[in-house]
Amino acid sequence: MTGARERARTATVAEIVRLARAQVAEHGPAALSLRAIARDMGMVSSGIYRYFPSRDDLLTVLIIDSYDQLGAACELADRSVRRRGDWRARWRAVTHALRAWAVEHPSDYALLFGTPVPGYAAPVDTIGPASRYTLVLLQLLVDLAAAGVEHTTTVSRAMRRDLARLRELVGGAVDDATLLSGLTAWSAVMGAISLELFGHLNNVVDEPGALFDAVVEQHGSLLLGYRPGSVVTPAPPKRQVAAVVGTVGAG
Amino acid sequence: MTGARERARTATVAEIVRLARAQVAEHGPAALSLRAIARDMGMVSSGIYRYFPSRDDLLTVLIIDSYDQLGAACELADRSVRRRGDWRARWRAVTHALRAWAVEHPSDYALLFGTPVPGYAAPVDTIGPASRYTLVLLQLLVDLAAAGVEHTTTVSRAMRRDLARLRELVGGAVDDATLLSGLTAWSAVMGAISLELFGHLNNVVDEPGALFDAVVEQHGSLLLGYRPGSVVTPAPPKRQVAAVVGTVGAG
DNA sequence: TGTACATCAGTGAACGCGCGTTCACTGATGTAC
DNA sequence: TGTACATCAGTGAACGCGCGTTCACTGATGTAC
Repeated sequence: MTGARERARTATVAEIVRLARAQVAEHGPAALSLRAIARDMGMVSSGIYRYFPSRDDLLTVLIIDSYDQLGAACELADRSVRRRGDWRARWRAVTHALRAWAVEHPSDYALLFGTPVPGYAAPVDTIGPASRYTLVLLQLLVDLAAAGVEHTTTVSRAMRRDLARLRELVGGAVDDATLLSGLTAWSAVMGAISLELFGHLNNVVDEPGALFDAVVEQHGSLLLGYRPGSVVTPAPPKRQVAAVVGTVGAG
Repeated sequence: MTGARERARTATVAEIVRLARAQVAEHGPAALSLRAIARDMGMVSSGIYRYFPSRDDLLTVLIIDSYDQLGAACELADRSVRRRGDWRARWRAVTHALRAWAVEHPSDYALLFGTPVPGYAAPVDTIGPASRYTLVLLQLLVDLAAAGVEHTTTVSRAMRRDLARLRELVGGAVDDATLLSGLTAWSAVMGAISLELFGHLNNVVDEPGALFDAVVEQHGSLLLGYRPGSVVTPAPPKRQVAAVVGTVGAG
């Protein structure tokens, strides 16, 4: 049973986190200041230490919190696709949820995926929440593999061990080529978001959403692979990105 | 003619930049401190102001300098491929130079491609150097298009205007699909590097170089497109990443 | 229901440290005649 | 070649500000009997 004191405490902690988040948004994670938060709360600076033992602990809470938000958004997006076998729809839903969260919370995205805060070492507690959104993507790969979608991506020897570890993580039934396609798709998606949010599309691409769509569609097509026996045509199906490969080394 | 005074000045400026770079490497760009640099140089803090009018100016110099280093590395890598028509070799050379520079100068990479420094607005002087490495990639696209390599990537209406501006930038002779393939390849490459350097492959991928190779090969194949009339086969050529697309929406 | 005690939120002062930037200055190095 | 003057690198003190963290404290809220 929660007494009044306990409820007050929870509310204060939430308020501290809220203000901390606002501060990170305005001045960046490196400038997160306990004193400033105390000031905003009309509290004396040492008062914060009743709730957080140090600045880094607050930072950790922010990081875990953000990863959880992101993870929840991705899980929800995947779950909300009714036709579970519509891989393209699921891939689109998850990646767009990822970008939407990033665009809505740019500073939180920067906290998670930007330059690591100098002098701060993420504790183990962050690993679980950090992997949440990636598990959604991994599960998609597992489901793809289970449905018999094949990938012909060549897997280098150097990657085998890493891919084997990943396979073990998700429980087994997914081949190397599928996993590797997933990793490269992940890189592309994160790259597109980071370029956008960190300002590298300024004066280059006015419609970052459209570029993101292109990346998603392209890798969606790569992820869909082919079903054995199906005909592969070089002509793109309408309204789909078609990536076609064949002749090599036009030297 | 350069007098002794002028030479001394140049040397001092260089030393300041060197120490600033080391400091950014150790404590991150946000923590760049003129006082600390002065201390390192055995100079009183106000002395720095004989050389740089403010902290932000020093930051700007660091950024421009880094972009120039990166640009030079990419240009050199491209130029050093003798067979100019070997697109795959050029693509590999440039992207690997990009990653190599990033891995060798992780903090400089973070300065350019990580979280923007809060409160710092990059002045126009940075635009030129910033575009240097991208021009290498754009030129590759132009050369590809000139050689008749075609891309079938579907281009959404929303991207047309951006792509037209890009085309104008490089002088005209490159189609939308080729440009878009280039942009998505760029996203993927930057994504792979950022994920690696910002710690998101820790405990996931032990061989980030191998993952990077996979990304490069995959997008290399996409960029190579096909020559009209050539046969597109679903079977991967040996030692190449093959990305095959066709059937869609396996619902 | 009332009292005695324990818990805990928040205070206020302090420690020791950092920062960017300004300003009047000294003294050495260069330049013009 | 020598002197007078201008330039400029570097000094030292100061302004006004920030930070994380510790510590002994007050006073209100809860708990046990």
